[in-house]
Amino acid sequence: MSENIRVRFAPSPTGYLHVGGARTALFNWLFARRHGGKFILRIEDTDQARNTDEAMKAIFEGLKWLGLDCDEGPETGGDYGPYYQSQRQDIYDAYMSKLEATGRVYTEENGAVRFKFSRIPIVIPDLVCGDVTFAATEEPDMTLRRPDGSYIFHFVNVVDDIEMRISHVFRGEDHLSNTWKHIDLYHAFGVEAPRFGHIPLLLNPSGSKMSKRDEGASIESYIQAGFHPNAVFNYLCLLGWTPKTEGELITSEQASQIFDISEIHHSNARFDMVKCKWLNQHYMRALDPDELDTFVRKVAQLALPTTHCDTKESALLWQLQQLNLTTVSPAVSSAAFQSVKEKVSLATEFAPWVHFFFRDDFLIDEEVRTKLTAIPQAASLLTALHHSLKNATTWDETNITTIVTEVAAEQKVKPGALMPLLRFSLSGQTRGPDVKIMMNILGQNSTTTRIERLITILS
RNA sequence: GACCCCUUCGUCUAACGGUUAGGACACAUCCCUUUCACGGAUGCGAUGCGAGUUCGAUUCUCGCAGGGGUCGCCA
Repeated sequence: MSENIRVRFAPSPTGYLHVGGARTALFNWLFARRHGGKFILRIEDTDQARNTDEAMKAIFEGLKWLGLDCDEGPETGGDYGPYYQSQRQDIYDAYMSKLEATGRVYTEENGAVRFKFSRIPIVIPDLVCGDVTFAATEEPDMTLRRPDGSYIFHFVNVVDDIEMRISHVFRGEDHLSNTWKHIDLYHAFGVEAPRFGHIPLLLNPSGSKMSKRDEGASIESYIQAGFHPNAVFNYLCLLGWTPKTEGELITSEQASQIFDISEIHHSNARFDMVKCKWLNQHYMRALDPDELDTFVRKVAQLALPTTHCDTKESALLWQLQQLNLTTVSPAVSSAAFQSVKEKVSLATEFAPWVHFFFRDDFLIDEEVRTKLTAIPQAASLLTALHHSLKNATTWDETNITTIVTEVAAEQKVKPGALMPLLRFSLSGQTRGPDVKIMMNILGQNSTTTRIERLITILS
């Protein structure tokens, strides 16, 4: 039985990989993995005018990024290809002939071919919504083929699902109202329809269907914003499904063990970028220093978008690229990222937190100058620190702490009074990593040089 | 307009017909703390409305309202 389970994701390459589409793909993938079935990718590119190579690439890369591997598809091949609808014209022609033989179609004056609806009530047994009944239709007959010989979505979709032996069709609820047309077609072909399951829609924060303009609409935007795929995968699982796990965290392995289509919700869900980012922060923090370094470097290598350079995301990515990580040793960068990883939620947000680790000519914040002038003994304290640190024989976090504590005692101030001064010297900023960690990463030389620099500026 | 789906805190959601209606994100306050965070604690906050069934309704039924979707020679 489970041998025969075959589901498919059938996007059209007319835009980007939409987050709603990705979620549909995700649920199909989970169903296939859960039941040992096949997950098939089919490109619905019958509308020549609207297809783009860019969109095609976004689909392949987006699915791979999310870890939704296809068992059959344009890139993987398979026994039921070709997997581009644009290459299946002969199959459609053959099916059209079958339909002509049944007398269920007729040709209009301009050459378009229409399908005669049976005009009887049709029940959709839906795995998510239950039985949905549509009364005998009064709509005009449906067009199947354009005068130029190309075919319409409803026709090719049904033909391909038959030909590719698709057992279950899980798609957005926006298709529910059209499904009776598909069932009518299956019956006309004398074929049993697959099992359907209509998944609730993904809504934008204002409550309407996610569209291209909405934040987070395309999967590419997550990649460029520095999201970790596991976080996006996890978040998508949570919209429309509640895995019966301890918390809300779930891996693709776990999800594909326990996914149950009958647990899919019936109501639409609004997309919450804040929660998605929270999950991302969680997943980034779970990475060890090497994994984090690898991840951030990978993000830094992404191409800047050529079309939307003015977005907040691309500005952050640009900043990350200005770090010139290729000139930085992984030992330094991994320690730097590690030191602030609980302060950011996206990989692209690291730059302002770590840039001073990689270059000496950072700017001093205005806020820092203001605070420094409010500390009368700043210069003398820094001079004392400089003296002791310069003479340090071992340079590690423990010893650094000891030295700072000693200087504080000598100067009759709390160690806490010295920390901001050191932070200002080393980073030019009022916020940042733990001071002793900063000093340790920078090393003795750079640390003392930077303190000297601030003393000079003060005098 | 016709048809279809849906309706629990701001958002995502949990709750055999019996719970002080639970959790997560967000928000607020406090603790921790050299900063920012992280972490911990507390707080704020919901069953759309109206009938009915029932000893008892978030849960079942109907009506209404609201939201979403579909009615293409787009997919």
